[in-house]
Amino acid sequence: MREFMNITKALADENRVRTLLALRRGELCVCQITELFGLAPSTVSKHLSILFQAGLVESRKEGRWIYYKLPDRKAPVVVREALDWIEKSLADKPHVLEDSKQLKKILKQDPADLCKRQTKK
Amino acid sequence: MREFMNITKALADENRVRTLLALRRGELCVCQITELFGLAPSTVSKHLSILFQAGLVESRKEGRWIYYKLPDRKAPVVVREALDWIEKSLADKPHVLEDSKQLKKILKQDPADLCKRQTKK
DNA sequence: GTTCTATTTCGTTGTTTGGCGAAATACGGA
DNA sequence: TCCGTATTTCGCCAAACAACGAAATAGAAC
Repeated sequence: MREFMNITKALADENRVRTLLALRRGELCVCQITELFGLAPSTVSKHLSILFQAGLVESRKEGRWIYYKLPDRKAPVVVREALDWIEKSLADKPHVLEDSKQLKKILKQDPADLCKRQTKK
Repeated sequence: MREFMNITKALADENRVRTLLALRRGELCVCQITELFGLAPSTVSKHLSILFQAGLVESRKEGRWIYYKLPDRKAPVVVREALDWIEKSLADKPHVLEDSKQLKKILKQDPADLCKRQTKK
């Protein structure tokens, strides 16, 4: 029950749901997600930590960068079904398509530049 | 997106999730749910209103009583899948089994008596 | 109509949550 | 080692939320 409620609480915020959808294409580092939503890096980090606690994302460290991605097939059924439900329910929604479009632009840029700009602000 | 977030926010409270599970067996009136959780009637009413707004329950008025139940097959896919996900993830959890047991006892009592006791307090 | 009574609405209160910026941490490169 | 930088942690504030009790509403029974 606790595990399940961790998931539902994690899904109760729109930015976190959008993050999960953004990760469908593959892993992203914090600054790329930050760029996508226009939030402060610390805020995004907090969101990712909540998703991580719920088991909805995994992370991988590479040098100074930390990459987040959706969990692989070994993830608990409850998590996989939650992600399937999100995908199926939202994949074709305008807001989500807009995010995908925006994400494509972000992926063309050098992550290092994104980060530098974010901390400067 | 809005519709989806209404659902996830509705599911982000444990008492509301327990309510949906309690309704699996069939419809219940407000005072029966109130009895099950030991909350104030006004609190339960608020929870039910949030579930209703999200499309996760339907209601039926019969005299002074209002019965709530899970939506029928005509409900949107997003709602049906949410309910399936809850059922599948939680049906065998101790907390939920305990609720079922408690609910059986409540169903043996006269709803009118339940209600009267609740308002007296 | 008046009186019960089941439920909802309203106003208040304490807690949780999402957001930010500043400081701390962790790591690579000079 | 020291500096720059990607991310997290911390402390704060405002908004959202769950809970309650009191008052309002709606319907039955008299």
